[in-house]
Amino acid sequence: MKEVLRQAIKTALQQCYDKGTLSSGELPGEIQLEVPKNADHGDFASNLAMTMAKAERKAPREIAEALVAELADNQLFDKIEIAGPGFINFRLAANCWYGVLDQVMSEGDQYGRSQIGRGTKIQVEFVSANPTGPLHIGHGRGAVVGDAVAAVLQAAGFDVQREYYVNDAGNQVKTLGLSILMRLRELLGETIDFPEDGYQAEYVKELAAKLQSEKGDLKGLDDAVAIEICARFGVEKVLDWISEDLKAFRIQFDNWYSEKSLYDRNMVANELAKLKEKGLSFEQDNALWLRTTEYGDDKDRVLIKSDGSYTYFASDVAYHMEKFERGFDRVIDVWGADHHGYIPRMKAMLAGLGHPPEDLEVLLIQMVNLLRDGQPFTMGKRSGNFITLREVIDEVGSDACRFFFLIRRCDSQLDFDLELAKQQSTDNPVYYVQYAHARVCSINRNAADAGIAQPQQGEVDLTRLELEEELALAKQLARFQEMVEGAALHYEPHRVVFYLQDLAAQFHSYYNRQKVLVDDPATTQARLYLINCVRIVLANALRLLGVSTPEQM
RNA sequence: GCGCCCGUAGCUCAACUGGAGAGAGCAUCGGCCUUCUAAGCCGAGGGUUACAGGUUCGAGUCCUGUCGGGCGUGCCA
Repeated sequence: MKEVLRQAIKTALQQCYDKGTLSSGELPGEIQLEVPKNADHGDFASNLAMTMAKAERKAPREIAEALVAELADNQLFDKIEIAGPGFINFRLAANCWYGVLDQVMSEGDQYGRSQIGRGTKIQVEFVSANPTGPLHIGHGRGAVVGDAVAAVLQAAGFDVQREYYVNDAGNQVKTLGLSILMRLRELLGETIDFPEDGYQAEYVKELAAKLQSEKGDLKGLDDAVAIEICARFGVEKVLDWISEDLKAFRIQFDNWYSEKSLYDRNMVANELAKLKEKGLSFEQDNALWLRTTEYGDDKDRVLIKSDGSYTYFASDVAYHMEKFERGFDRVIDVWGADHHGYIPRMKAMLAGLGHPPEDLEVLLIQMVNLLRDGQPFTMGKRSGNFITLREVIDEVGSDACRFFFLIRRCDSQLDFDLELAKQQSTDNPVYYVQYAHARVCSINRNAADAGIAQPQQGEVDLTRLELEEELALAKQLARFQEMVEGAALHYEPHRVVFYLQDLAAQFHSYYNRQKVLVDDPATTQARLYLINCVRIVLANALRLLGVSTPEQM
């Protein structure tokens, strides 16, 4: 719709130049159009005349008048006004909006998709929680945001892969193994000295018991061997839990990428060798460093420690280098905000390899403060005092939980009060939106019971939709695609949530004011057509968020 | 100390690329169910956008500084 309007304005501009009513002869690079907050200002507004004022050496209103003179006869418009300092306000003819309804109806669940992504290969890596314990609430937020970002990108025509990076190498896995082994020995009646930095939570005992029944007592083995067995066993079981939790959250990954496999395939050494070849790393104090200061980092970073072992950063570097070698044009990492200090070194690494900084986008998910009855919960795997994501999903429900995580932009902190979430579950905003969907379905059922056929495209007299609020609904539907594009390009899935709330509010208001199934059959058909377009868009938007679309509530 | 994020109504948050009286929900108060689902609708009150400067036709949005909150600043992962 905007594009059609832009084209009309461009044509009018050219006519102005041809006639000499405007003189600068420059077509502006982009014609800015916005949907005004105030409906009195029309369907679209442009500041064009104001931005052209300098080049034209004329007052904005004068420019606007010249332009409007050329546009006045266009069938597209119902009304064009010049307002304020020089805004041009366009009100489109009702016909334009009826066309939107036909588009929604014929595209159905595809409505809102676009191709602005042009098939760009993009990977979204998210969750990637260490496989040393169950997911907690903070992972849940990252999981939902990552999944929704991937969904809007797909809808906008990007070629998206969802990946989970499994940190199954390194000290934390060894610690898990040791913790399990200690609990196993405890089960066998030995007195143990549980390591201070071990994982103290109950699930470790659970893992130890499970291991005992599946693998035996592990007696007579070297500690190192026993720890390795425990570690592998623990990682495997914990990953099972994690994937079950994610399944309960309706999140599916295209790929689970093992850190250990990087080492097994010698990838870390290989990628580091490439860095050395390019002169990006150097040796000092018996360690190998990456020269990240060259590209904006505060200090250089160690890749190989003086004892010969790799840092976590080393495998991360190798992992990200390999991502681009796999052919992704762009890579998105969803991280907890406490890792923000890593961004400069990662970007520096990529810059050294010749990637522009926007090839890697890091979405920082701010902390979730878990509360119960207003009292903060201290979280920590080692303290053993935490609530798992699974418990929250079971308590609050997947739909409400997902919606709650997406309701605000990810760079601000989120208070999640369990009691509040439960208490408010009946007037949680997610139900408000789902209710709108269910209401349309309910009207459809009533129509069917009354023997009223569903309207068919092309056979409906849409001019029966003459109320301002009916046109307003169609206008809201028309904005859907652009909203999805914005959410994708800015990685802001919360825009979908706000859009849904607006659309649902408009629908509920309409529902309370007007009856759909009225005596006049033509009006009934037109209104059924309209509300089913609303239903389609509600469903498409909810699907992007991974929230269900109930037909009955 | 330095770096990153944040500061908008009593509370929790929106505000597309800098655009026109800064908008929702919750809470408070007042209305609407013999009529398609009241998990809904209609209305009222509530603001110096933390503060001080700057940039310009125009700033919640951009720049500088101050204050406040959070996080980070390992040859940990």
